[in-house]
Amino acid sequence: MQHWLFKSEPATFSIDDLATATGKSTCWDGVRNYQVRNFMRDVMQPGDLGFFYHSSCAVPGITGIVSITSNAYTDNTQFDPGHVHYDADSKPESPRWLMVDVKLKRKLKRIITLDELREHHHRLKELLILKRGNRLSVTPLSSDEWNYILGLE
DNA sequence: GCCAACGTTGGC
DNA sequence: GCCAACGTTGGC
Repeated sequence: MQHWLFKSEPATFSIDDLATATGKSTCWDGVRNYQVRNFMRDVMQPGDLGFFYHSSCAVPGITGIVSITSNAYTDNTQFDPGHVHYDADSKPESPRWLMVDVKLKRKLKRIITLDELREHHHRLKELLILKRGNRLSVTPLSSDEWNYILGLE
């Protein structure tokens, strides 16, 4: 089983939006980055777990745990000219962009902030979210990193 | 295939 | 709002 970190801007979609759909899956649409698409297509599997991370906000950090509930499948927003994630170059016969479904497993008891993760740099120095300039909206992390971060809760 | 320009991300 | 970092685009 793989572990992941999903970034989301809470002003657009927050942990509480995810919590509203308790028991139901939410499709993670809008990925328009090839590396992230390939993660979803080639590596991610139903049953994998992910941290839910708030970015571009007052207190960036990890706020919850999600489980992946589907394989990668076509993200139809790419074909919708009125959608912000419309991609005119993607053809229905060979869709360029995929998405997966995720479901909230639980909110963390408290937010594990970006500042706090940085304080544990010695143990988490390979964590992609901490690396300068990292912009991927979904990143993998090791089981060791996962367990260590959960231990901070 | 190179690389400058551009758009986006995200912490601050 | 600023700006550094990075992916993508497009001219050559």
